[in-house]
Amino acid sequence: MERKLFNQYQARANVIKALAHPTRLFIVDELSRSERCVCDLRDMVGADFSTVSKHLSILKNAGIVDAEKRGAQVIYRLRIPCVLHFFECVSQIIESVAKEQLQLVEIS
Amino acid sequence: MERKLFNQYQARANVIKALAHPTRLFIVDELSRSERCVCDLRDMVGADFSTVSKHLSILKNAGIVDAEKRGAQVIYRLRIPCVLHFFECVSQIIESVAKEQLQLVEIS
DNA sequence: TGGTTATTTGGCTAAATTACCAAATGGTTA
DNA sequence: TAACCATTTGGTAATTTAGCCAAATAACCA
Repeated sequence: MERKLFNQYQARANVIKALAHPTRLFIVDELSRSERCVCDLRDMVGADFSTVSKHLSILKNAGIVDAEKRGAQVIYRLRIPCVLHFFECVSQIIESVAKEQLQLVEIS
Repeated sequence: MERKLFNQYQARANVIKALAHPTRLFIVDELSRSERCVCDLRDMVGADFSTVSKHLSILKNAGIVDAEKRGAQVIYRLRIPCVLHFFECVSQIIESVAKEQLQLVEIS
């Protein structure tokens, strides 16, 4: 792999890595419904404030979400909605694996 | 987050995690062009055989690629092509971040 | 059978990730 | 200004991941 080419894959991997965590996927899913303050997300996720805040900053650094300060609160929103297509494909993969394993069980 | 819900996000995260590495993204991209033996991929990636093999098994376990033994070689192929839509969205995010940073520079 | 090639697996270490707590920051309100 | 929210940041321990080497496996050929 050439260096330049590698950097492109590295950049992509960084974005994808930001999505590669169940809590962050939940947050993205939730933000696709409506914008939210950290406190709301913290309640929904049920983890420490600092933990949720760090997850959000990972998503923000990757360019997936945006933050806006409103009074004492910070409101997060999805920046680019195409991320959701992602999930369709991922679900497709998960289902197809499940189907295949079912067939293997039937055969045996 | 409820437990059941969480598991769904966990399952998704596992698939996405499998894609969250530059070498594995390269491999997926390459396999989208044509199926390949491990040896070809090893040459292209330029890493140890064992390293490439492990990356491939991660992709296989996630249900992203399939392997077929042909003689002494093992041929890998993309299992579900929708993964490629992924990249479009990821590129879109990367570009939009770059654009935004450019604007910030112009303003300052 | 013995040798060679292709691939996987196990073991190891270094680096990255995660989650919590505690402390710092910033805005609001009494 | 002091007390109080909401949020971020720094530090730390536990866990996971990545990549290499060496060894094991599997298929092929002489």
